[in-house]
Amino acid sequence: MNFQCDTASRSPIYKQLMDQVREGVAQGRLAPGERLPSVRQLSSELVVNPNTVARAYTELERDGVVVTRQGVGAFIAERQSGLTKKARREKFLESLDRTLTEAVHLGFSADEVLALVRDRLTRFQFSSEAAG
Amino acid sequence: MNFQCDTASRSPIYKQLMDQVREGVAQGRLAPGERLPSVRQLSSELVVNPNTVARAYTELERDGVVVTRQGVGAFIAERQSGLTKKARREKFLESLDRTLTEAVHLGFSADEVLALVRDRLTRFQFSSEAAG
Amino acid sequence: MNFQCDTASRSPIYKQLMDQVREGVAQGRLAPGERLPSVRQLSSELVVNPNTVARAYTELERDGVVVTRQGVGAFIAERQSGLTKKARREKFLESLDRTLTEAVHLGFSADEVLALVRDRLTRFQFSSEAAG
Amino acid sequence: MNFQCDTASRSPIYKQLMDQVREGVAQGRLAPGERLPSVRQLSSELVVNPNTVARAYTELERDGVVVTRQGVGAFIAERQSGLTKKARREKFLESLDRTLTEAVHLGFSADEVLALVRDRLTRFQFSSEAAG
DNA sequence: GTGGTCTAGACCACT
DNA sequence: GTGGTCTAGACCACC
Repeated sequence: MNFQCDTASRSPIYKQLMDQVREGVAQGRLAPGERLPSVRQLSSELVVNPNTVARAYTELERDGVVVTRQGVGAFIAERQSGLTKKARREKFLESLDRTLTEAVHLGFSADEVLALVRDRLTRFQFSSEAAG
Repeated sequence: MNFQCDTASRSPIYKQLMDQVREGVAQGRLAPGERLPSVRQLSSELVVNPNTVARAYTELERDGVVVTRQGVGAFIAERQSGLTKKARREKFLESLDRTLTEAVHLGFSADEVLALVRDRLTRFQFSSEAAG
Repeated sequence: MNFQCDTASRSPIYKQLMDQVREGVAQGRLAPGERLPSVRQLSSELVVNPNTVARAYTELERDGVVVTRQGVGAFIAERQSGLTKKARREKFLESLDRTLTEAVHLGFSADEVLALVRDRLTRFQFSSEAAG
Repeated sequence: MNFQCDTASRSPIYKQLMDQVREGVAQGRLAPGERLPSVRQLSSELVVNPNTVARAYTELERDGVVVTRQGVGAFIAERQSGLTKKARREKFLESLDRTLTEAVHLGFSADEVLALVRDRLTRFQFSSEAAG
């Protein structure tokens, strides 16, 4: 997978990287067990400090998205959320409401939103069983 | 409308206020032309620095959500997005993809997401004509 | 509360600080809403880098133990664990088994262990209702 | 006894092995005098570097849990702690406090903790005479 | 070679 | 004043 970062963005670089990994996983472009580029390699490629890349990997590991093996490298984890149904639902609705608010302000109609959601859904690797 | 702010949130207070105004507009709880509370009043009500409220209003005006009339007060603007079709679509998809990414990581199925979107859509005041 | 750190320990400094905060909370020596020393103050007091203290606070916030308010300071959070019963139980048993293993190797009898647990329990602020 | 290691764990492999030996001894699954698998055999079985297994054995010997006889193999040592009463007590309480701190943060009540300790105690082979 | 930690010091965002 | 981010560069632990 190809990583990139925009130093002009107000979103911190380590977060940009985290978001790219998360999205890659959600869309199936990064598979569980797959190896991420090494900290040193990616940092020199993106011309950012190694600490910045390391921070992204560390926080992704805390979130359960990545697993690092000392002296070996960083890998995409097999995923399992330890959150309760309620916490999961709340987190998702908060994000969804933010997106719907934006949709209204951008002037979309409800039908357009629904069509775009349906279309976009197909790009993501959803689990087949319900969770909460 | 009732404003509130959570000093424990990692989101800065001025942004929380902006989000509430935006969501209020999107859900029809704040109508175009409606007057917002004065900076002084709201700041004393929420026990925050007046500068913080002023900043929220200023940035909302910059975004075209609010218009302030000198010496009179701040009002909800008529809805109008100066963006092109393509820019609107891109902005929305970026937000949508973020939400779908989160949904996958939280373990939701595609059907669940679609059901929640349908349910949630009814709370927002979408325009009836297509835009993007 | 008094913080300290041992640079000779193999446990990293930021983790030592995290452990002290956690224990302080668990024993009621740090109450929800209480303010922690500022990053700069504590770092100069302990003669460590400000980044090190900041990291401890940041990770405690991710764990829900601390809440930081931009430009104001860091505070002890009101606690609420989002974990499932099963995850909570597993986490606790892993820690407990480690402790019991150590007890055996140190030559304690089962009765001694039980007596020490009973005695020590009184120093901690347990919740009154069962959870997991 | 069956050894295993989890390359996804953040605990280094050599430590995982040490912990398994210690827990095996504490639970009576490994008896004093019992022979451990050879470095070569175990490393090929677990598909890890022989140095990693060797390091686990070396450190266990340093801790008095294992004795290696040159050219013969590694064996579980007779139990004996060279520590004073006070040092033993301190070491145990440090571990216990860590576990109780975690219990509080996980939301357990004191009664639940006591019940789990009682239940779990039965799995370990405690010495019958008091020591600390 | 890999990632993990720490220091020193700079600049920015928030209140 | 507060915390948040980033860089530069060092040293350590693990495999």
